[in-house]
Amino acid sequence: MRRLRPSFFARHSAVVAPDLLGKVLRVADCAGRITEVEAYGGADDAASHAFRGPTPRNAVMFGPPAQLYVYFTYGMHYCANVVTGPVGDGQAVLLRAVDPLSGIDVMSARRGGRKTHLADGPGKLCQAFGVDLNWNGRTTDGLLFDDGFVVDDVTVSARIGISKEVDRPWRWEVPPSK
DNA sequence: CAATCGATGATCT
DNA sequence: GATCATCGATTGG
Repeated sequence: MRRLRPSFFARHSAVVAPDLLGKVLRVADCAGRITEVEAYGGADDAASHAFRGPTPRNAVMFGPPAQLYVYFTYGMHYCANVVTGPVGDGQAVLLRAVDPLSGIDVMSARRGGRKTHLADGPGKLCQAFGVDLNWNGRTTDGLLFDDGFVVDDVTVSARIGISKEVDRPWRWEVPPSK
């Protein structure tokens, strides 16, 4: 149950992302083991929100690492990222999926009573953990931990749902528990 | 199982 | 006015 320190996030997003697999996201009573992440770069990554420079929405990406970058998309979903790399770069890691560990009843209630597929997608993850725009810019200190889960069978592939840089292999996942 | 498609609104051009 | 770092229902194999 070791808290991830800010220095963990000071590295490049493509290094931090795979290192987050198996780590634990804990928000109040809810916790889950991270199973899928994607890395996003700054000015060198056309698929990143940071590609065209700072705007009101993506401002947090250009701030210090280890902060949450939460945005609203498709008119109905939130997505949660952790800012990484040097200040001003705009790098972040998108938290795409976790395996629920505790607080499952709360997650289920937030997810409309579903008992499966509670957090196996970036929008579902935010809904299950109650993450919305109020979380944008908050620190991740006290939210991310190393609980000693062994990471095995990591799969690397292209990022999902984007139309640029579609071949960049910046998505990492481990099998869900099932 | 995979492919398709509508919902729904902020954001940026 | 177009574009989304998505989800869930539906359709078809």
